[in-house]
Amino acid sequence: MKSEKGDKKPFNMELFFAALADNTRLRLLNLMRDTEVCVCFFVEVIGTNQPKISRHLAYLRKAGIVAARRDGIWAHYRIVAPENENAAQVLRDVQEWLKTDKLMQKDRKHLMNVCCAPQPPVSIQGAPLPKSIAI
Amino acid sequence: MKSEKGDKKPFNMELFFAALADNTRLRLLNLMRDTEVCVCFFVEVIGTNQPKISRHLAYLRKAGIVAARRDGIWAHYRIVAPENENAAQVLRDVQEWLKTDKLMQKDRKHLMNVCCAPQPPVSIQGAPLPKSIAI
DNA sequence: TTTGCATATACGTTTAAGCGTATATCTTAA
DNA sequence: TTAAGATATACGCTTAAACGTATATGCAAA
Repeated sequence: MKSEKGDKKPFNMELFFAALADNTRLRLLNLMRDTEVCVCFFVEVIGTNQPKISRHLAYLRKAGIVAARRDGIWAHYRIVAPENENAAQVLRDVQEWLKTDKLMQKDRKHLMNVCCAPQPPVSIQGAPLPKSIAI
Repeated sequence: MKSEKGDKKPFNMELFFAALADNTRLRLLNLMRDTEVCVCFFVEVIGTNQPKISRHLAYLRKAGIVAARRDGIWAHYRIVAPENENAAQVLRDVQEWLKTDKLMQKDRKHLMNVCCAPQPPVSIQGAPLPKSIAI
């Protein structure tokens, strides 16, 4: 018996909001807003060391906000709707909120430059677009 | 010139969410959901020492989530809508969220017992209902 | 004024977050 | 196998959060 009808699992609000209470994690969520993103691009755009990114992503994962997908060498992260509907609603609001932030907009442009970089003739990058979404 | 037309003051998202990432503060917000509440009742319902309550209320105040009103000896706190509309929306969601939590419901019953206590014959308590809202 | 009560802040300690560096794990290619 | 690259975790350190206790502030009645 894993999940009964009305068991309202005690979703951890503290953990959820703590996950949102960090600028790096908000930047990560902003970059994942409408697509999954490879870890290597996070490192590039945020401009910091790789373990820091990995730790923050792990934090978001534990809070039930993102999910990872392995693709060979690479790992792609995406936002998932928390099982708790109230949390899901807040998360939607946050994503709208992030849209209004100048620095967040800049980050997304930066991601576009790095990820979908030099308008490649045959749409192949040195770095991985998720196959399922690749152009 | 305090607040120009499009000055989009950099609302501190980290501080805002950090304010929500603490169970005691969530309990305080829950108790203030639809009315202002005297500090002395918080102390009673949360069941802890007074400085702890006062500190958490100060935290919420600095995050722009609550406001205080002095009434002689007593201080009453209430929720205020943050100037940032996105934050205000999240805060509304949080209040709905809190309604669904069993422990939060229990806290509110506890508050009713303490605050509006023994169905007084002439609606006078030993402790202060805000005059403007008093029954 | 002095006393007493409600609330806020100061202080020192304990606990946890975040960080950078180093290293382990996992996967593909040789 | 071995080697190399991408990602995750371990470790030690620094910084900040939260706490309890003590104390300061502010108001009101005597």
